[in-house]
Amino acid sequence: MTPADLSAAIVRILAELQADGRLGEGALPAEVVVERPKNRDHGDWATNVAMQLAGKFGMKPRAFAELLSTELSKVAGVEKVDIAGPGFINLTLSAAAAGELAKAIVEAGDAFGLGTDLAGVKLNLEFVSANPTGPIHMGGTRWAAVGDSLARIFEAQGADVTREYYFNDHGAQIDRFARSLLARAKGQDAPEDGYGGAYIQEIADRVLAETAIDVLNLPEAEAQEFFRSNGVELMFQEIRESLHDFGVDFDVYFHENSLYESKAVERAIERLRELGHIFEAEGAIWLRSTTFGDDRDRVIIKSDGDAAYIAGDIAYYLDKRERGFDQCIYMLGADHHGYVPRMLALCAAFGDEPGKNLEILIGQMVNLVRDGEPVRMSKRAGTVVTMEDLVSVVGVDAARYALARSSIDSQLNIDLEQLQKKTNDNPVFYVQYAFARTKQVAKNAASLGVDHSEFDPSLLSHETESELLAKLTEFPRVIAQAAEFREPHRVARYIEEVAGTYHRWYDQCRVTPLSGAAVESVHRTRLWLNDAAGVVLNNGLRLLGVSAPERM
RNA sequence: GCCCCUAUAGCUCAGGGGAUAGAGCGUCGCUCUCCGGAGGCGAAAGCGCAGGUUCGAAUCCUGCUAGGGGCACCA
Repeated sequence: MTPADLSAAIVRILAELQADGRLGEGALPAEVVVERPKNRDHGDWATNVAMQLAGKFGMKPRAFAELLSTELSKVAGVEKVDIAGPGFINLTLSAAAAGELAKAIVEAGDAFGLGTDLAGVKLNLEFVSANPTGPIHMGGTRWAAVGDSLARIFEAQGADVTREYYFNDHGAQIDRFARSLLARAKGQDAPEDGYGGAYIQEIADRVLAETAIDVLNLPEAEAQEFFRSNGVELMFQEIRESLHDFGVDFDVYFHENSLYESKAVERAIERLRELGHIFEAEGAIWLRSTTFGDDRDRVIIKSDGDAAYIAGDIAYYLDKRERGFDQCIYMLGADHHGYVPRMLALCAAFGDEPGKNLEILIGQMVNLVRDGEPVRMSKRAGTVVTMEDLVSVVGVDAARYALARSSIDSQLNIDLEQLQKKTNDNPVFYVQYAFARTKQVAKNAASLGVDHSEFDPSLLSHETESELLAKLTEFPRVIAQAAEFREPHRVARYIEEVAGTYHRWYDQCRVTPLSGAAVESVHRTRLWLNDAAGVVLNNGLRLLGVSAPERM
């Protein structure tokens, strides 16, 4: 008996009441809210349905609640029904009805928590997409952690997810990158508008070391092109390795340049021209994006004949749609939020539905601080902290967890000193420790002859057992909501609660008998609950891309 | 000037209309005679300001204040 079961039971009862005339005519909801009350005195579960619906049926909330509670008390597994306050209906389940879940979770194992909300949806999730002009910074690192988790959560809801990285290897910033490499290779300072940092020297050296050609004596343009193509490739490899070490592997690394080489840009513009959204003015080619809510029209092909950045976006979006993606989700940093209207406009210009076929998630900046001051610690990148810097200090698990446990709408301040000095303080260890404890308990149980041969859920009657069962029940809903709202941090916060609830239960209820005492049904039954908690912690950590070590 | 995000405990952050606003860390107490004390229990401590909507607002709306990020024929 779960809150979802109770919700369904209430919906069914309402329909029956209406059918036999005890409830007036009116639309009934498809589901009702059944929540864990904050105050345990209010029972195991509570619903506000009476307050929500009474008005629609011309009744007072408490009268509505009376009508409903009479029928609810007849439902198997429901031990007690109370009406409280303005019309809350508080439900108490029998221990047996609540406890069944422990076994169900263990038997479901890795599959516990999975849903079907996104079954059959072909979804493209683009994230990180850092320019290949340097190592991945903290912004990209946050996206790597959040994006990969979100992909896992979508998959847990049945979506067919493609993780995609848009590799901006075309345009002016690449030229600046190439000029910077060339300058450093010649022992000169980086150009005014170029890139600094020790990594430029490293890449330049590697380009020279990996070729037999006397690059530095080539004509300037040829030398720059040589550094461009080889430097970008080296940077690309390095980014891919950093991401892989971070536990993030993309299905598709899409090269912007390929859109130009394949003439996809021209085709996309032609398509928009046919749709009547292109015009020419001042020697440039424009997208009339104001038709679709943008605050100004956008230049696609500049008057000098070069493509503006949005040209690639247009072709890229069309390409994604032609590859069969129903939903294209872009994750961008706050510094790109000005892009949202034009991206949604180009989606609409193709006749698609903005917000559905194309959706943009904006994430706020992340800062590393020490004593309240921004940290600039990277030896390689000079002024910024890279993904590798962070991982080298706190490790992958702590880094991913710290970045994924907060809403992307919040700017994040991560205190490096704290994570550096005492990594035990990181919440990820609290969760991992709880999981390790479930494993240790199971191991001890096995050695003392406590096995899974018995399961009597009515024995799970301790207050902490009720709490733990209720918490574990929520997992499927947490995943569904994390997917719906695109908020992986919900999973992190949830497993922290599970860990706390588990610890409290552990403190009160022994799985193994005291020395000399006999193994009883209650021990065997509790082993199921212990293992159920382990399943949920493990599944939750997996959704975040964080390891679940059996011992720490 | 316009746009986006944020403002909750000493710190980092949850809380998406419900009952007494939570967690981790930090501070101060208590708790190892039995499954890992990296745990548990308790205490002190908080919704930026002003209106509005609602039976009910941290949550929705408006204004203000403060912080961050944006407003190119750059990418």
